[in-house]
Amino acid sequence: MKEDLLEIFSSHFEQSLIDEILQEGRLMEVPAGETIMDIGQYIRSIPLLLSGAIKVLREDEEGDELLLYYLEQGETCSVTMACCMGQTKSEIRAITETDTKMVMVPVQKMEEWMAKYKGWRNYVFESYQNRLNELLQTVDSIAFKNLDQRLVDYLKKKVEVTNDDRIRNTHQEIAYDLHTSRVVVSRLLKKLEKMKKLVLHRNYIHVIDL
Amino acid sequence: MKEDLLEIFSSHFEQSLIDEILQEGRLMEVPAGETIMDIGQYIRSIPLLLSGAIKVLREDEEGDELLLYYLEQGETCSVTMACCMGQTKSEIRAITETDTKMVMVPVQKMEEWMAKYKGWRNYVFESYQNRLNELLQTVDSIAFKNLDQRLVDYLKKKVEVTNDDRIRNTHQEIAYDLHTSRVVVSRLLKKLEKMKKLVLHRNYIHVIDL
DNA sequence: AACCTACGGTAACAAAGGGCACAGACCTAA
DNA sequence: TTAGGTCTGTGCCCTTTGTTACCGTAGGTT
Repeated sequence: MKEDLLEIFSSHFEQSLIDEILQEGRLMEVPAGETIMDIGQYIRSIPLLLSGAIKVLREDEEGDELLLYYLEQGETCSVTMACCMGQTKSEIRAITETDTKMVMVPVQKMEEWMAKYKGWRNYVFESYQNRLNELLQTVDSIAFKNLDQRLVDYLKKKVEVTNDDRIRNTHQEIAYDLHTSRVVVSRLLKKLEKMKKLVLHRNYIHVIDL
Repeated sequence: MKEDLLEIFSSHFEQSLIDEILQEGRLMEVPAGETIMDIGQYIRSIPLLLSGAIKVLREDEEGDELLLYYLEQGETCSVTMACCMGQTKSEIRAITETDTKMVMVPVQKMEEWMAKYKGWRNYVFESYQNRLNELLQTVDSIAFKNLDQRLVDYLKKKVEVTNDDRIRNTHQEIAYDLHTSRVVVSRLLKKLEKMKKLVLHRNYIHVIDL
């Protein structure tokens, strides 16, 4: 944990801040596919991602889902922070996309550090900024693009995040993330296969060149 | 300006902070319909909204628009802040929806106050939080709702923001905000009129009960 | 009055995407 | 090996939304 923290954050955080994180933070290692945060849940600590990737998604009353964005190394979830600070319930669900290592920091500490450390303040701001921009991208994507493009973007991002050109998902799972139906995903994937951009297999997709 | 500031912010801001705002801020009064911030523009100061409403929208490369949310009294634009802090170009366009009074605060001051005033820090955080939540609402709306519902929501919000049950917009303007076509808006509005939820006129819509 | 333009109504058609149904392939466990 | 479940492919049809085209009308201008 110490090495990870140092490697990722030492350029942004004061040494004493890193010491505090080491002291106050709780290391968590979570395998892929676990829900680490759910809608309606109260949150008492926020995660700093040391390795792996977390997928953040939104769900409406009927249970329809939509992938919002991924969190990667060195990032944290601003929506979660917003919930913490506002003492409100989580608005989102977070699921580990890969095996993940993170430090959980209690909310009180994070408020304390806001006043105390410039590095922390900047980090928190940058996070908000990044999240806002990611959300804007998401809005663009669903507002301005058609499903073909969204699917391609999705697959690209997935390859990048998992660092694996074999996407180990069923069509149904992809459909959930994009908020569409399995049939539609199968159809579009077949089209992409015909265009030689990927090869379809049972339970995984081999991405060639998107 | 002083009275407005006191009335809106005195419960959240330290007195000395209000004094600084009075000293450093520049009062702006803008009539409805003006673009006060555009995509690609660099931003050197951020607005604190004293009265009126500002509509914030997104545009893609082809010029397609989409309304993101409104800013109202006491609010500020976090996306703008994000741009300021990150020294990047604006990602959004902001247009006054009604006649508007605001105080423009230079970016350097706002950074300075972050360290100095707890009230300011909290305010900035709450703003980010509110903006994130508004954006999530927007995502919900375009991802999970059909146009009928989105149009109704849009009209409701418009009535609320302008405080006027006569919506003075052409169908084309509404179409831009919702990122659809004029014909479609006319169709749906006619449907709502048949359901006695509103009455259509040339250049304005009289909302009865949505 | 004659004209022009902006706005709104409507029909007809097109395209995107979703839903249903069913078949075949694969996988596992009994 | 057989049975049952899961995953994918595909045809058909429906709904929603977008597009094109055309018309009537209100309002302003000359």
